[in-house]
Amino acid sequence: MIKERNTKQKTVILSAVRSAKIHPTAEQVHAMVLADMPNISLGTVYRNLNHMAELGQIRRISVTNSPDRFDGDLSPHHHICCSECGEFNDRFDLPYDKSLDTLAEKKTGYKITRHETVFYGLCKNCKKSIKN
Amino acid sequence: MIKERNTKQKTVILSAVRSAKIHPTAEQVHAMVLADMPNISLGTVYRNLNHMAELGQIRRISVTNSPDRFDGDLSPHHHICCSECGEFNDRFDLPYDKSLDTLAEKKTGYKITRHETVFYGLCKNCKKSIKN
DNA sequence: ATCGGTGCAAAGGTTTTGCAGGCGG
DNA sequence: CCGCCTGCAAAACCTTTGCACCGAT
Repeated sequence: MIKERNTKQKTVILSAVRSAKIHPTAEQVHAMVLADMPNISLGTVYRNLNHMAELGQIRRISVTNSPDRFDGDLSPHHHICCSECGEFNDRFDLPYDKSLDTLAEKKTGYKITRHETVFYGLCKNCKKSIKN
Repeated sequence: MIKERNTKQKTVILSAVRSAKIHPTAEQVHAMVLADMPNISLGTVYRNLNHMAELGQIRRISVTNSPDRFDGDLSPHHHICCSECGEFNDRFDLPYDKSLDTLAEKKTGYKITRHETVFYGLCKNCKKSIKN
């Protein structure tokens, strides 16, 4: 059994992800915590973000054509991504259908823990400016 | 307006993705088409896969801790991924709820084209072998 | 004192890109 | 022939990792 240590780095990284209104990339988290700890390294940020994601304290999200993003909001919710400018957020409210997990479990034999839905489309701005 | 050319490379790449039972990575697609075209380069495979994904002829899927995968099946369907071994497939049948797109459109002001759902969990094998 | 965590920098894996030549229309 | 496409290789990009030191317990 590994005993885990509390370090200032872990504290500031976790609170940065939790307080972020955007879904920050590792690099963005690094920029945020540099204010509190000018010497913290990007490698440490990655190591801790990965660790926290494994412990289930935060969530890691993969998006095409973008570095991975991290989300401190653990409640089940959906995400939306603009195919044009890459804007990525969860500022909308749609039901999370937990029964889908049970259903998928029966169909596949997997032990399902969760599902993630990402909507793709054009955000308001890009919708306007494209018009082709 | 750019005029597009038909090349043997495009033909074999597209048919490789469409016929693949797995969701191949670019490298796997490359391996498949090498049988038909021993000199085709990985760069060309990437260029064409990207191009076809933009044209909507195939789909590109990002998964954490794995190279991107490509799917020649354009019908709306879900995917499932084993958090342990990375096995990735769509061999199960769940309803695709198109009304969610309309709903999300109203809530966000986006012009939504589609949504993608990925289930995460443990596949049959990993479920057995982990048992902790 | 122990041993997990950190900073640094190098390496790793994936994907993109510049260039010169090739080939489809 | 024009100019898009290709092969090749280098570069870019994101992320992980080895190592020696640091610091929490």
